Amino acid sequence: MNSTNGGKSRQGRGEGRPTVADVARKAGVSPMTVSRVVNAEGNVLAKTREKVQAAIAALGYVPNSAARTLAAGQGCRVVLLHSNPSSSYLSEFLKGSLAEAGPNNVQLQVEQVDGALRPRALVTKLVAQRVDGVLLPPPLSDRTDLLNALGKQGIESAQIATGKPASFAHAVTIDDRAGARAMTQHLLESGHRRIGFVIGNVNQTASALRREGFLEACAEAGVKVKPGWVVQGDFTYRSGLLAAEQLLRGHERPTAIFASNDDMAAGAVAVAHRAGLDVPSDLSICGFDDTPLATTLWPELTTVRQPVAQMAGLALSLLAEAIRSRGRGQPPRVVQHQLPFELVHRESVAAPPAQLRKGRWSRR
Amino acid sequence: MNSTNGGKSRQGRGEGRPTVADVARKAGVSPMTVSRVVNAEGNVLAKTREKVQAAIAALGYVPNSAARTLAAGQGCRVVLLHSNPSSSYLSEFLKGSLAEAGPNNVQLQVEQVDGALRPRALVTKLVAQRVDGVLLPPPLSDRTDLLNALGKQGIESAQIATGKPASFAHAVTIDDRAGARAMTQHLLESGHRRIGFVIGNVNQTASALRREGFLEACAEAGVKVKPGWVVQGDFTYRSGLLAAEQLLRGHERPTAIFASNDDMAAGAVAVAHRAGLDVPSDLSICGFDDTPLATTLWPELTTVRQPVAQMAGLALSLLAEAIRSRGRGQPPRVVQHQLPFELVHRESVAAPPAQLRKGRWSRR
DNA sequence: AATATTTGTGGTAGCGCTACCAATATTGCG
DNA sequence: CGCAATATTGGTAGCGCTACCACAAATATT
Repeated sequence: MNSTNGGKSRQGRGEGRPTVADVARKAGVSPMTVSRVVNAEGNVLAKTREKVQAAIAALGYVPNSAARTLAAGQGCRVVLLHSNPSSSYLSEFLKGSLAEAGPNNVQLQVEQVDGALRPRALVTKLVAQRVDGVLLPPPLSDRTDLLNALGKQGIESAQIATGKPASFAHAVTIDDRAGARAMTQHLLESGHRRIGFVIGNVNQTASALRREGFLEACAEAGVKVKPGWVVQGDFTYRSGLLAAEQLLRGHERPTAIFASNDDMAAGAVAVAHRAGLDVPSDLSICGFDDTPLATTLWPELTTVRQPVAQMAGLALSLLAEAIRSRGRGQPPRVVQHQLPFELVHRESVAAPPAQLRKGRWSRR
Repeated sequence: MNSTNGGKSRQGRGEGRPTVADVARKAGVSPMTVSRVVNAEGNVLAKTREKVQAAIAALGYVPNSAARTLAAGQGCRVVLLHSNPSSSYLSEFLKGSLAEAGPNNVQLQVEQVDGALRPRALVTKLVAQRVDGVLLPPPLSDRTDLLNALGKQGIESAQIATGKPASFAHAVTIDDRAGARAMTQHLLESGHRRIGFVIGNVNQTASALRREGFLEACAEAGVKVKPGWVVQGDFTYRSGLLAAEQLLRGHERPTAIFASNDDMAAGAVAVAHRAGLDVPSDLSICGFDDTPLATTLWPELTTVRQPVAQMAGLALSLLAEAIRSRGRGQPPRVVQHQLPFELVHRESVAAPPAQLRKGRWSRR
């Protein structure tokens, strides 16, 4: 009668997976020691650790996360608030945060904010649900009213991909300005001198940064940007369509279009094709974000890769840590992190058309 | 000294959220009764229930899911296995399953299968991780080898959107054949008599069903389908591009193209525009699935809506229930569910061009 | 009327794990 | 060499909740 569960086994539950007690018995140590090994705490003799690890492997022990969360009293609830970002962005974001949710003992909840956002009402609801933290992907990451309301109610928040982090919120970003600059330099190096730029949504702070990066790179290279070559979009496919039409209508047509995101770049590609222009031999087009759309399209888009999943995961663990440290009564510590972007060279950018290039090159 | 936690409050955790005990005291009942009310079990007097609910509301009580899972011994682990379905599909799918994960006490884990799928190795890994169930969105839902391996190891699985459910697996589908038929009828009613069809990936069983639905509807209406009007695609944008080019190349051009999914329909739209054809006045195009792409595009796609999130949620709860009932030693019960699709009328379908229509109509 | 059955409720004992402290083994220091 | 400091381990007591059983009250059955 020395069975694990006191000979009862309660009500089945599979065939009773092994518990710390089983591992402890097999390894000849106490349950506490097993716990210490599992949690990689210090102060365990190497030999002991090995014994325990062997027992874990032999039994196929997997910690019960519910019990762990309960005992450690460190469970926390965070909600991912989103207002309809592009679906590809969302799926990456979800993957990234889910991957971190388990290990960090956070219970992740996804909530879509439809229509008009009413920060007060929303925050009241979150408080009632005893939410500890909120993950804010763009465009919500730029809603200072929401952020403020959250802060006032003592809910931790993390802004993702904002251009202007709030002082009291955690933030994970990339350097949008540098990204746009790098892409612009690539275009410049490919020989383009007439580059059209499609600005993103005015309400998203990252848009301004991307535009600045573009303008800076042009200025540094001594390349003039005609006023008509910078047009306003709003991050949607259709706005990219409209913007590209406007860009191609002028008599001094750009040889390249740099759209502030992939959706708009896709719109530009459609316009180019409709106008009988080949991409990239007649017109180079590039985007930003590297969403799956970039590789769906034909030709595949040269773009700036934003590590969305990684950003989401990082934001979640930042949040989890902050919530826990607050629980321990420690002073709040805001972490703002910037991750590296990556220029992804694909098929939509090439040198400008020959006759134009010749014109340029002959000047040398 | 009559504090909740025996005056200790352990280590902070916010400011100690209320527990069943608190609610019980406030309502003047036992903790058990509170539990019964929270879990909506029967056998509680209406008056008692109200008292308890009032106490819950007053205290802002929220059950601790970790404790609940632990005590009920009904936690289960399911992994969502995906091999790169379209990202919009995945995000919907994730949303749907996440929404059900909480209430069903399932710990959801997302895993991407890259490259070649090795069912044996994969299943071995899942067994080692003590995974109870697997959620299989397309195209994995059609991998019978995987399904069989899973079944042999006693892991429950749920196939989503497959055309041919395995006898031992749970399945959530829509009626692909009926969906395709309904869409085709809509095209027919709009006056089209020459309809091109783009088949989906040959490895996905739903593809065949959609094609059958299309052919049936045409046959019923006595409309002939020329061999050249049915072309093979593989559910990708590029294949839609190619298929549409082929369809429009022939001398007897279809007046409408029905693609087996939205991505391919998007490719067809691109080709139409490149060919100077207006959609829908020169050419009607429709898709299937109603992914976000359908509304990103211009014109917005008329398509067949598949309730992806709902399907995913249902599949997850089916899985959870099966896992639990198996834990209780009950005989396995396989549930296969079919959800309704919906025809979504948007902007990409109209009557065929006038001159053709006239030709048709004059024959009467 | 006496017994069986059904309801509604409360008490108790854990679920599997970890925080905390006590108990050792080991080392360093004067 | 004795005592303090340190490293390593074990024991105990819950975390918040629910399964299970026991009981009381209400209803049904013979």
